[in-house]
Amino acid sequence: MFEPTIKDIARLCGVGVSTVSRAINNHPDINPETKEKILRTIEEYGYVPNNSARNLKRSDAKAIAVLVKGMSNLFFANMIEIIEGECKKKHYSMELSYIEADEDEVDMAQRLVKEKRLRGIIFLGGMFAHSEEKLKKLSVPFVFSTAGAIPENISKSLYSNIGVDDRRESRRMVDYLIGLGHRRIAIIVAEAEEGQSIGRLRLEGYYDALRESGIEVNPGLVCHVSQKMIPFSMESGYLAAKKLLAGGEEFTALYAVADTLAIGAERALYEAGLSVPDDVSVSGYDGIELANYITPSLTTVRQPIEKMARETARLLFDIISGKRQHQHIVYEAELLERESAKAVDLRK
Amino acid sequence: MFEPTIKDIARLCGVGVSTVSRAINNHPDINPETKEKILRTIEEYGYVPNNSARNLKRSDAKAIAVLVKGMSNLFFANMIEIIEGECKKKHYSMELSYIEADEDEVDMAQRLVKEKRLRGIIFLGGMFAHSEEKLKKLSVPFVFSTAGAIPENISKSLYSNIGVDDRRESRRMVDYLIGLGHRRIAIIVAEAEEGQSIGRLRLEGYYDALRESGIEVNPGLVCHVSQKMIPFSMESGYLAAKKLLAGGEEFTALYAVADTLAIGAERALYEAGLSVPDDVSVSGYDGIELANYITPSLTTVRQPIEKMARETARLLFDIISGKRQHQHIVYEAELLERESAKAVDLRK
DNA sequence: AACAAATCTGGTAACGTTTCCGAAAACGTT
DNA sequence: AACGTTTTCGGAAACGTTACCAGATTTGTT
Repeated sequence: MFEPTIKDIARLCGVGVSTVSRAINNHPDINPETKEKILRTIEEYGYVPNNSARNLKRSDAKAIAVLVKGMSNLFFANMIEIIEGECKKKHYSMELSYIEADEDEVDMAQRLVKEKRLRGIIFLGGMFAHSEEKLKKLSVPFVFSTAGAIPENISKSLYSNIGVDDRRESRRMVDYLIGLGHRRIAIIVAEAEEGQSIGRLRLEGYYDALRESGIEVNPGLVCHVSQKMIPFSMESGYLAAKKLLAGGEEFTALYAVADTLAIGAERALYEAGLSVPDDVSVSGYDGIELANYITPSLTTVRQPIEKMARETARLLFDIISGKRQHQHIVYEAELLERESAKAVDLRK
Repeated sequence: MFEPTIKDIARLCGVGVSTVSRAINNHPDINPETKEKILRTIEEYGYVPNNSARNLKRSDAKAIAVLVKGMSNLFFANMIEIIEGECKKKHYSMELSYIEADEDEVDMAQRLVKEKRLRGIIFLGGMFAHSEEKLKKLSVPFVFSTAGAIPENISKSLYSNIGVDDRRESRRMVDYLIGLGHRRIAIIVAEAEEGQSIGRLRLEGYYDALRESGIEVNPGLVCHVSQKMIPFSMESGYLAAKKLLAGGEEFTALYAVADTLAIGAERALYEAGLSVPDDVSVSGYDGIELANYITPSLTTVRQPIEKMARETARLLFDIISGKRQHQHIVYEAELLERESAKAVDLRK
């Protein structure tokens, strides 16, 4: 199928190609009348500039990549949609790629940048174990969001990071549970094999809270999701809770480091004949919309997901355009007290 | 930052650029030794071919677009991830775009195709009201998935469509409810303003079932989600159920045309002091993973989402490569009998 | 040994843009 | 009226790749 090119438009209008180019790109050096005529012709013939040619000539593309580590969940899906919206506003296109567990996200980013001449990268999900050397090789700015802690020995000026303080917020939740009188608090956690993954940080927060309150950690109450499972899925939470229950350790509260895990765990509790919150208080983390609709509604920590996503995109664009430098933004999360957790029943 | 080009590699290896090109593209006319040397050099210098230049020369890109109508929900998010995986296998890149309610998806597709020289389009979500004329203008193959009914006057050979028979499957669910003894069955439905949207089809299935069973439709039991709301959100379901409850019509079963709507509705029921399934049976549609984890687990109709997504991508690739023609595939859905619906209590 | 055929290679013209450079035309200024 | 300035424009060279063509080399056949 034939597609008109800039030359066709030039010929049709009786002008040179450079003039048409000026019309398209809003260059100042052009007579408004000529411009208008050209634009009309373009409209009429349905001409659309060839992106590849533009990118080739400009030697970079108006595009960024969003690299997602970990399976799709509602949390990421929401972020992606918001980021896509911001891209559209800036007339950028967005390359989306889900990174498998065994793939190296930085290598992947590198390849994409070279191949597509992208202008920036957004990493969603747990990124943490990369050398400074490697990060430096990425020749475009990149922004982490909802990532685990990045090693201290990597210079802060090399990257941006946007999220909440997972350790602190996690601790806040456990403090809340303790405040409710709970002492035997189980935790369901999904961690990466190494590094300060997001799950690991939340677990640290749990330890912090217990330590400060002088409660000894009972290893039988710390339940790790199997490495083979999808970390933050409902199924993982379900299976983990089953395992916990089978372990026989008693607990009055169960904290899962993600809402989806908590929902899965509640199912296991239900099947075991335990009632939430009467027999066990349950709390989650993330604050997905769903947490407010299930019954009992889920006590959780809400991350300001929309704000985070929007700022992630905006910051990246600002860095690309030189308006801002790399930043490390920590948002406050919000503890949502709902029905699934209540004060411990002293008669027990 | 300097990036090596094919010329650099050629110079480094002491060969011509066309030879390097042959090495990269697995052309047969090349000495295996030369090829190996070139590939080594490429590896060593981290050369990656410039995609824009390739696309420009080839006059099309190894890329498709996925256009999503309607806000992100888990259903689409899952599909997108699967489609992305298929693209990766074929070394295609995927352009993702969420279409706003007031945007024309076909126009958008057209622009993208011209601009990026894409080879195909996948439409996710409710597409239905387009003229044949307009669809013809899309010069690349396109596949609809989880779409509403496309008008009969559009030639079937112009597009592919993959999904389930929403009307039939919806009817199946209502038949099931009737079989359980329910006669006063309320429905929560979200429809587009016009055309045979997916919500509309499911509503028709509801009418079909009632008609066949000789149950008169009670308009007071048909509750439409407000046009201003996100069609298939939990909030919409919640609000719709509130409205229904306020209407005062009695019902023993409530069928929501999406699981998310059902979950929202259950919350409203709970707040009204009604218990599921003892006071009201509830059922949904879609079969998202979540439906199995909430309590009571949700009776629903499961669409074979993974199969649908995978086939959508594969079919598109096959059409692009000429291996297959446009097809219209209808999968069977599966009725999942779970806890949220039970036989009507005859004592009432 | 001579020739044909098969294999391999390098040069070069595109692909459709943008951008630089210089020219032409229109305008002010004296 | 002659000059400098500003505005507007067209030509042409890139950007990095692929594909064609023609040549060079090797292999096979008689």
